[in-house]
Amino acid sequence: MTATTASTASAPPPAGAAPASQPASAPRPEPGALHGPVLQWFHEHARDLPWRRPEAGPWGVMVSEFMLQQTPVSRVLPVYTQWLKRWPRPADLAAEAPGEAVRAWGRLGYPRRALRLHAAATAIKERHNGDVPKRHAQLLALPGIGEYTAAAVASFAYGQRHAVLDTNVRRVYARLVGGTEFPPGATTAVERRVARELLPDEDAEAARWGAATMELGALVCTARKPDCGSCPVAALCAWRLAGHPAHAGPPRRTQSYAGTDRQVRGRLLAVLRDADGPVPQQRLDAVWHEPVQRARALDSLVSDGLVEPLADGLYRLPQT
DNA sequence: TAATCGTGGTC
DNA sequence: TGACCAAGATT
Repeated sequence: MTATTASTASAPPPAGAAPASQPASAPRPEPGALHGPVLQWFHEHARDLPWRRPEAGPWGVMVSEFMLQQTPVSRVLPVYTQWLKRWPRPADLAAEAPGEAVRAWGRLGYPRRALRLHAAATAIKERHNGDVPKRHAQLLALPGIGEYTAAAVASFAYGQRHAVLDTNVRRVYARLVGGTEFPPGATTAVERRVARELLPDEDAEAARWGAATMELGALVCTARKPDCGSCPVAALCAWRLAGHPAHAGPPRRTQSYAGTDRQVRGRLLAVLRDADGPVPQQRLDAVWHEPVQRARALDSLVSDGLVEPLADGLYRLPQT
């Protein structure tokens, strides 16, 4: 509520300029002191994203959550729009071959998500009368839905009270409450407890809180260049109060890509996506020079159900 | 638990 | 320029 855009908030120092160490126990902000400023900030700065509009419905929310798993909003937007136009209900997607989902997925990456979304739509049609289920446990039982996505759909689509703990929220809490720049590699029990404790009591407000903290992490409390001057809770932030200490502990491992099986898989699948029908092995062989790795990548795609082998050395996207 | 799974933008 | 990062799930 109060405008906390204090000009005293300074940009974090470059990594390496570690300040003096401080006691590990900075006073934890009271939940009530955080809710107002963050929710007000969200009210003023939330992006107008299609899956946040009422007309998106639970299916729209669910599709967006699948696509946004590890993929930036800017790249999801056009695919999301086409997807919902083509398959406005789960049953519409379930009625098509899984390969069509893989094709429409385009270059969003991690194409197994497309397969799982198709499988989830099929399960929704068969087990839930074609409606995206409301209960967290039912959502969690669907293919491709884990702890985060189940909470996100239950919260954003149905207004329920669930702790939504994605990479944005984890980073916000690590800084705001934990006083450290980044959260641990894997989600911990302590993080879940903090998330539960900070969750507002009322359903609707809790749902807005989840979206607001995610948005804060996406727009202000970013990984590379946090804009503390624009943060509604900078005055309460343990990390800022400690002088923006640099990341301690082991370096976060970065994933390689060039030369890996993933790159080969990506190239193979791109050929099949862009082809109308079955493709001869020869065309797949052209995407990678090394035959052993090439064969391994193709085998793994078949094993994943992303590619269907036919007779005579032909391959295609899965029809069944 | 840690490794695996795509792709493209940013600094 | 290449390392880092992006609304995770699965095994």
